[in-house]
Amino acid sequence: MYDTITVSRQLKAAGVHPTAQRIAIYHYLLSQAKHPTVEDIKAWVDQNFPKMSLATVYNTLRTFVEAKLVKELKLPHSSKTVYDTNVRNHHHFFDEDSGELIDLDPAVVTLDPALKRKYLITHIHVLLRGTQRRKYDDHA
Amino acid sequence: MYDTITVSRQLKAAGVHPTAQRIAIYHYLLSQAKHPTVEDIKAWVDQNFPKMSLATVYNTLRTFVEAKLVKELKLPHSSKTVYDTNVRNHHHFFDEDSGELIDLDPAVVTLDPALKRKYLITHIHVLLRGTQRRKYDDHA
DNA sequence: ATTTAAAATTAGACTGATTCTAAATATATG
DNA sequence: CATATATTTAGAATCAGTCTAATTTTAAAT
Repeated sequence: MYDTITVSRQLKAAGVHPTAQRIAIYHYLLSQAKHPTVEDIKAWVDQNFPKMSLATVYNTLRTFVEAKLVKELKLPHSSKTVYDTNVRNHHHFFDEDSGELIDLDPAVVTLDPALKRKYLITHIHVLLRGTQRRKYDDHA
Repeated sequence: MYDTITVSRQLKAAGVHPTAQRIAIYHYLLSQAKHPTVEDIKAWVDQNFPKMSLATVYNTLRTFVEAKLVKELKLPHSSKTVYDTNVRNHHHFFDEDSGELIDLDPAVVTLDPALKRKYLITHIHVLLRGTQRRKYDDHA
């Protein structure tokens, strides 16, 4: 689904020179990673790329963020920044059991219209935390 | 309004031994500070307390958080943790002009009821960012 | 193809916020 | 008062992330 040529083309389309390092990282982000930290990315890279500096991982992610290929998420559930290939507007749910981060549609949150009269809102950050319900859970 | 005796009593009521350092910091938090960082607190302390270690500021804040006297806020608008004496449930608006953080009533945010069927939500973090409208601003 | 310029990568030093350590001091209890 | 316990302290250590300056790669122009 994501061969090198395709990934390379997507990088070019975003104005990012497709170097071997960038192709590798973007390929990983698109195909395997779900909200990885730099640590996660570096660990994958160390297993799947001849040799890459940690600085390159950081540089590459910054480049991707600037090119709007990924979103950088600094969420209060962790001290580590995570990256998201879902660049559309959305929110997150942090599953306290699994540690997993789940994307939520922005429509699940509604703001009081009175707020818009008082504030000009440019960003809405929402993180919900909790656990996922199993079937037949009581949800009073 | 917040004399030493009162502050001291409040600390005791929360199960926190009222040492001079703790009284000073809690007094500052209650009376002058609005969403201060550790840096802000240390700066005030350096002006208003004979001598206090930075470690004590951190220790004291941890103690207060554990005693639920203050909330610790790690918001994505800054790399610095801020502290809030408003321990009720609430959200925040970050004013990008002034850098000010404004408390919002939790009622300004409504979650889709379908979410509650899928998730058991224990925490709701909301940070809005933008600017404050002046009177007569168009708010289409 | 070769030179030259620009961009990307690199290792390792550095920073800033926070935590840890272990000693010193203060407080509470028997 | 003696002694245990809690608190404070200075400074070292940690951790995520950034910066620096040198090297390597890539692109552009002869």
